[in-house]
Amino acid sequence: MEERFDHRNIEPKWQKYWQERRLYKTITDKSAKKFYCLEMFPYPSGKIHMGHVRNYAIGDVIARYKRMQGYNVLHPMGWDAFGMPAENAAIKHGVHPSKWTHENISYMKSQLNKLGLSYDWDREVATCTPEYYKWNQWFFIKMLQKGLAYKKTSYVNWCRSCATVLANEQVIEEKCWRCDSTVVQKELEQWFLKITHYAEELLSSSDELTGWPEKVVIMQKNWIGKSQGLEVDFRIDGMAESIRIFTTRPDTLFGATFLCLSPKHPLSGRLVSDKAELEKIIAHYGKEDEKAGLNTGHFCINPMNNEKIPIYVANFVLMEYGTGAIMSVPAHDQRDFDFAKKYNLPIRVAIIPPTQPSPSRGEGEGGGGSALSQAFEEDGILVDSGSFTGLKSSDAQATIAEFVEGKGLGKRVINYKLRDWGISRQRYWGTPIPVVYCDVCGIVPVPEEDLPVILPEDVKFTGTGGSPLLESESFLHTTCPSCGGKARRETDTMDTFVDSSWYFIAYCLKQGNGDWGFGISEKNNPDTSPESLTPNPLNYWMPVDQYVGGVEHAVLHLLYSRFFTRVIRDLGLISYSEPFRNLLTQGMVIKDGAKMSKSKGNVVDPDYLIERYGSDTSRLFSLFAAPPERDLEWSDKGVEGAYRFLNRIWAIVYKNRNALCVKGNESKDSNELWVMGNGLKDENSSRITHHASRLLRKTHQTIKKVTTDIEREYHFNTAIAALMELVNEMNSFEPGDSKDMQIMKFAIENTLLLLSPFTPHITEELWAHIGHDASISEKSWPAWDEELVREEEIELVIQVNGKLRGKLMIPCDLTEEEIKARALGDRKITEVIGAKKVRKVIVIKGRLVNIVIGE
RNA sequence: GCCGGAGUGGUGGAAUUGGUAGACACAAGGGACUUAAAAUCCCUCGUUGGCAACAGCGUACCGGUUCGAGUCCGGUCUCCGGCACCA
Repeated sequence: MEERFDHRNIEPKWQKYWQERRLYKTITDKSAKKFYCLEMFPYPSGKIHMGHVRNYAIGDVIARYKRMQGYNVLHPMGWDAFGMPAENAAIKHGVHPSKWTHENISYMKSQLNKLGLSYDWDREVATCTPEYYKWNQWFFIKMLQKGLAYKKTSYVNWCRSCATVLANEQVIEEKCWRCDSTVVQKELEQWFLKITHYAEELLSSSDELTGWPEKVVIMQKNWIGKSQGLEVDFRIDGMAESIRIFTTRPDTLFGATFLCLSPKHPLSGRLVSDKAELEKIIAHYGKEDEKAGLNTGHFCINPMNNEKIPIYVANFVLMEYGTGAIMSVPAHDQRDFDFAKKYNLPIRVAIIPPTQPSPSRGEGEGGGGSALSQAFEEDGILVDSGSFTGLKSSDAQATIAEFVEGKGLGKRVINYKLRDWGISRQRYWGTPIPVVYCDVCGIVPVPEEDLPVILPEDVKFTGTGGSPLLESESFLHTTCPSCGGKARRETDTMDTFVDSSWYFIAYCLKQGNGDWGFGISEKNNPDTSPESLTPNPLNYWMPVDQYVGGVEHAVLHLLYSRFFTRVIRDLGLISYSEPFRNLLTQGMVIKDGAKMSKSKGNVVDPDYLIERYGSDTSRLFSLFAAPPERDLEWSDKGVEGAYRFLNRIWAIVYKNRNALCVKGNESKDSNELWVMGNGLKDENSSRITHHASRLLRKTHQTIKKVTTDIEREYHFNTAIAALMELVNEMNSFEPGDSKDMQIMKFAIENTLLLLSPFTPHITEELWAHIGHDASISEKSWPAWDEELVREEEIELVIQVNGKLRGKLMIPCDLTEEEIKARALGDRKITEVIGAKKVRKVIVIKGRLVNIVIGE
């Protein structure tokens, strides 16, 4: 055995050992209890960063821990391999996106292996391979058949710099989520996936996501944005048509003093004669600058009071939400209030606070709103509202809605903020959308048996805009699957979020080289043979038991995945609805108070770290320095501390190597050690020394602490702290006789077992040095003995009037009366009490005594 | 503005059900070993007063409940994250 710990030798050695023995290969075995541990797969950008190290270290500890507990663990890894950086690299450096991507994958895979992550690489998927994206296309066709995929012309978010469309979720403060350039509106024909079909289900079942952080669930709920309201028709004065508006405040209907149309509302074009003015409003559509409006000169009739009110076009009214038209109640909506002030429109109060006395008739008549400095948006009592005057807001909402419905003037509706998912991208490096355009037959889906539609490799990357697929003659021209005539392929590709919406399912199906074992193809019913020895892998492995990743995907990827899982369920392929049972969102890795980034120059290179300190140290530090869900402040000094800790363990084993590695000197099981430990209770017994019994107890306490800390939402930092305490205890223990050494060995073995999920290499090495043949990762997780966890003596804290006044060592089996007597008998305490009267004594067994005294 | 979350030593962080605030680590200071340094080991380490035993103060701030509050309740401030004209 080497005297010094040398990670450079040890880590590659054990990585090779695991690989050669295929220790982490997983098979679908119905008799075993399963655990699916998944970390978000990376985009192969070139190199991994510290965020990956942290993410994958967390996942790996969980996977290794569950494996030791006897679970059949699925722990796969793959590549989110389509995307724009590959294409940008092609434009900039002339490398084909495919080559660039595969080279990055190969390098990053070697990095992940250097971290000692226990993946089953036989299940590796890369989304840019035809074997993978074939199924993107298959899902698309299925959705097309079910009416869940459709094409429509609409205004879309367009990024000039990326020359492509962005989904709403990819626009952050009017900027592109990737390149940060300003997003403009452009009218285009686009493919959409009908996620709104599942809006209600995604919302209502989000309450069942009890294993998710609450904030993620709330973010999704807000994103779906359900609201109940009323649609009401306002007849246009002098025309046959009416305008349908949507409101969540029917109680304020009598306060409407004008009506606003979205500039994109079909009627806007007809009611406005000055098209140039309308264009000006459209230019400010949806922008967060000042409100801009345009008087159409037309009027409509408020059906509640038959009042004539003007119709405006307003830039802030969204066509995508509700009906694209609103009634404006400036007295009770701040936006309408601002608009009314700007354009000098009347303000009429229809609701007053319950505490305010009713205005006299005279005041009410005039509208009473001119005195307002801002809108009163809360609920209250209705005034000037015809027969509804005097009602409370909450009652009036229902009553007025019934009235409107009864008169046939409108209906109650539920609206969602969630929009359908636009998936068309005018880009090359993505999944081709499998449809063709035929002059005779129109839009024709590519037949399932012709999938995949292969992305052609012979294209040029000029970067001058437009999809390279438009230039590929061989790809573009095809025949119509329906009539056999000439046809043209769709040249748009899919949003890469489609790829990641079901990759967790792909892992379950893939079992090795090219073999997908794809039970979900065509007519294959998933549960035809429930007793079969090879169960449907989807129903066995799914859902994911633990998903680990960054919170930045709270509404994007995580919502799309929930949507896709439901689509796949409704295709009859699986029987559950939620893909991820438990979700852990890990915090960012920050340095000098900021997220690591090249521009800030505060990045830590994982390659350097692994070379210098090794992967065990890197993993240990990133797990020790903060609990997983919190941001992790990087500290070079802290890494050295973790390294020192591993060296200390090494030194302990080295120091005791001769005594420890003697074969046949296997450590006693806990029963036998319990007997030894018990012997100590008898004061005359010298079976084991006081020191040894303390170490034995500490070992059992540590097994318990580490286990419960991991179970308690993966509090690795405190679990590691407990192991450090145990190592400190071992350090101060000098084994004398063979009994001492047995206990020392027991402590060391358990330390290594408990530490092995965190730092798998050094624990394998030391495990071998103390005389074991098999891999430590195949051992069972240790168990503790509750008898041996318990202390014989405890430190009793004595408080007087809640203030700490003394401490006393007492046997832990004293009765309450005895404890009380000892506390009151303590010399220091009697001094403090003095002549004062003891009013009350509170005894908390095993913890403290509080003596309440008074005059 | 709305919805979340968080404020604890010089620093990262502990304190699991209301019961010893500061585990564990980093940094700092002192010491041992060494010709010297590195490494390692030992000691000190919230703050104020005191040689000391000890005492006072202390978990963003103010108040409340309680024998007892970092933890529960009410209010205030600050920071972070998400959403943001969704009618």
